[in-house]
Amino acid sequence: MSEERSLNFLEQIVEEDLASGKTGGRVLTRFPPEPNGYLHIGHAKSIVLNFGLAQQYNGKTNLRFDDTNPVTEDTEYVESIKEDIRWLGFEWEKELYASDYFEQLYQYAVELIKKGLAYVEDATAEEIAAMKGTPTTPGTNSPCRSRSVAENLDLFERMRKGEFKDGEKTLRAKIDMAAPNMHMRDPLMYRIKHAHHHRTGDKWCIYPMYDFAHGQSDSIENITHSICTLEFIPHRPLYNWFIQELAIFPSQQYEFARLNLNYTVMSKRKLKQLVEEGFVNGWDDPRMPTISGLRRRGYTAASIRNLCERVGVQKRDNVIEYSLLEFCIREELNRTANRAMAVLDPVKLVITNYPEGQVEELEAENNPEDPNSGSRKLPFSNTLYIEREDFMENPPKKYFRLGPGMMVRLKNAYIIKGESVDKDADGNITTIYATYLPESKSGGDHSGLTVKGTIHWVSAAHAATAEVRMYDRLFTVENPGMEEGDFKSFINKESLQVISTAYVEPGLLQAKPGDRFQFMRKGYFSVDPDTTPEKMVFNRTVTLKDAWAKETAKGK
RNA sequence: UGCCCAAUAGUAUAACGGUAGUACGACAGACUCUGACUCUGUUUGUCUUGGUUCGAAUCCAGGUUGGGCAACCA
Repeated sequence: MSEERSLNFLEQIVEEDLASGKTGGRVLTRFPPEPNGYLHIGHAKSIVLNFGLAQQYNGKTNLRFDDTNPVTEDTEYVESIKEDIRWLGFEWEKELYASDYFEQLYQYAVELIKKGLAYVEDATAEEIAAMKGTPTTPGTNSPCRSRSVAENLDLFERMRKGEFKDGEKTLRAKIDMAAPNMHMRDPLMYRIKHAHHHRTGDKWCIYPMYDFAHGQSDSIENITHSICTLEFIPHRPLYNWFIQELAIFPSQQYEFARLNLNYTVMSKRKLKQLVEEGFVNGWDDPRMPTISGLRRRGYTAASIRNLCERVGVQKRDNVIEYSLLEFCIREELNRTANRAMAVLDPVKLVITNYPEGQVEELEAENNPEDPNSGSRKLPFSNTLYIEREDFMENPPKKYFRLGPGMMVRLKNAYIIKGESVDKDADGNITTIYATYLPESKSGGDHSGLTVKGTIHWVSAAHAATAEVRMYDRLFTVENPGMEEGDFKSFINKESLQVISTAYVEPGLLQAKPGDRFQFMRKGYFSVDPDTTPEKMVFNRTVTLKDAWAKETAKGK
């Protein structure tokens, strides 16, 4: 291991803190999702960062659900989030909930009221907004700002007891209505919501706002480094203000730029729309940028971690190219996925000089990149399926496949020569006839011939059938979230193409959901959980790079 | 119009006052029983104007550009 890698800015901060003894030699981070949706690849970056940073410096990471808004949150999400984190390969120190601290937070609020730093507000949301001013004009003080401590204490207690309706009262911090930072203009600490909470049930009808819950939760847990995304930078002074006025453990907030990926959307709101309006088949649809979607698509946890490490950490906004994600999974699967032959768009090929009824078992390497992967036997006969695009009657220059009089190698088998074709009434080829060279058998070729092309095939009588789902990017534009108009109008209508009957080599029948293969010359595929004993279903994770496709595209 | 954050090849990231490097992508070639993989090569960059300094991507000041902030969301 040559450790010349330079430190990112968070690693530098941690190392400085460790060196100065600021955190007592301790590193404790936290990953704080709100359980109101499924995790996506943007969260993966945060997870890799928080857990990775702690691991690197002998620290720990808490999983804390930021469940301060009962109306949006649900246990379903809690479970999926835990599953996704574990799948990514991380284990948390403690599983905690902001709702665990509701009583403590309430006491903190009482403390601030007693210090004259918080007051109960009577105004409506609209009135509060109006008093808030604008970024360029100062706000105005609320009449409630001068309420006595005793009255505030009484009112706040009655808020808790449920004497008021939703929206009737709020608790605000008394800071500065003229502050240049809008977050410091007497921000809300508590609001009334007579709603059922997924963990505390109906015990509470007042709930703390993010700003009043997050920093204190960090502090209660003695979090040393509270790492969040850039949009929380303006919240930091408030984060620090509460901690300082409460005189509690000084957790420190640091911010990094979230991960963005092109050709997709990352906001929970938009992802939710895609699911709820039926543009995709659920949160784990293989086209979704969710962890569960990528998993189902066939991405490995290692490839996602790898992406997160490759993109680095900085404070500038960024958009990662999808091709980098694809590179990460191809790189891994090239090393680890066994090869298989699958014909996705089949056309029949008959070898006229191969004995009818004869079957040979041919040896095939499982993975040329992995010497330990072994080999398997493939049945070969005179009637095969090959890929329709691998035969052309009038091939262009540099077409290294089959055509009349053209020779090509059948992978792991023989060299064949195209002879003639049958066509249907519409002129479509129904059968290709070819002859083979018996002396060109793979492994013992003494034909003396070399051919430019090698194609894959399956024996018609032995092939298994499978459904293959071909996925492409979900959107047609690089940044659907930023385009004018509804982002859903940029959905790629061809992002899913189902091949109901593909022919695959018979051994694939043993594959189990989650197994991954390289279908030679076609891409990497994984077995979908929809697979049943009657019907196999494969998802295309990613294509192979295809220089020929590029070549033909240039000609057009 | 206030406050805050940022600015290095197409993208992402490094260089921490001393040779602008790496990866992905693109392009060209070699190899190939996968037009894959691998290998080789090419291409493209410090937002701008000043200042400090022997020396600035780096420090300072102004400008420009992009992003964020005015939810009883997180």
